[in-house]
Amino acid sequence: MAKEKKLETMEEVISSINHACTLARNLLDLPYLANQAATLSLSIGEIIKTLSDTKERLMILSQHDHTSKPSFAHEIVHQPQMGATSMQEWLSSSYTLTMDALLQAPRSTIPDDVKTLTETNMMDKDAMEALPSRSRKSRKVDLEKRTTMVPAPQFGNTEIPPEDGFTWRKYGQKEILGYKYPRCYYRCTHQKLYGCPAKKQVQRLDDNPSIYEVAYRGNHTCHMSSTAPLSLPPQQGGGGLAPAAADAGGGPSTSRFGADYPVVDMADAMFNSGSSSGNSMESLFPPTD
DNA sequence: GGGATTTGACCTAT
DNA sequence: ATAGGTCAAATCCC
Repeated sequence: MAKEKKLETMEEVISSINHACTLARNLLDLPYLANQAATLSLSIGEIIKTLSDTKERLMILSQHDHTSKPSFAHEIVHQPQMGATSMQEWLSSSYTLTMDALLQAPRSTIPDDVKTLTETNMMDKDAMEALPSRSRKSRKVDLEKRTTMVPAPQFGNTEIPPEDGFTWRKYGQKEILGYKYPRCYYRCTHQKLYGCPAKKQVQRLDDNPSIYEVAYRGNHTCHMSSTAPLSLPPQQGGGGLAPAAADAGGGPSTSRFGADYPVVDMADAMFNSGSSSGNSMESLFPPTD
């Protein structure tokens, strides 16, 4: 009896995962991701909720069956420093931070422990406009600076910040006074190709190495990652979008999708994949054709 | 061979 | 003078 009930519940779990996958796939059908912020937020919020509910069901299942082999939900519960709530919060925060980076917009929802560390610096526009042109371009006051706190990946290589949807090329690293860890400087990979002015600085916090302070400067004018198939028409106006998987922190890393922990890998792929060889969403949902 | 990373030197703001 | 940001040659890696 209990076994039949469990099978029934597992079917619901699988159904929920399928539902989340369908929702995620639907995101790819949006013609202009950058112009669909509200739709994206709703859809991904539902994806996260669905996966969270699924995870809770699995945890309940695992709690009711201590003698069975550990499920992946069981593994999640036993991730160091990663309880059920914090997992959900981490997924939410990762999504929020990533989408904010994608959409170049101020953040709205950040977990409290991270939010307290968060700040947004905007350069004084009058001062910017008054600046004379300099021979050496893109100095620190040229572009507005948007600072976000990004939690380090909980899976895979935790030495690099999670991907933010763009591809970056490191062009410098410097020891900064008062910081234990060096600051890394990145520019958009497509600066040469498209003249994309986007840059970012990544600073690991001394007191909390699991948090990265990521400062963005400039908007992306590139359209797509060269590593991703071109499927969108050229963006009208500035502030383009490159929704390809990115190597956010420097060195390449490999996707590691497996059958063992599908939800974890999905979350990992959506938020942390450092694969530089394509769209992480496509890794999750290969074209059906 | 080409692209990415490393790292010391250089430039500019304060 | 100093610190932060960028350049560019050297090196690494695929």
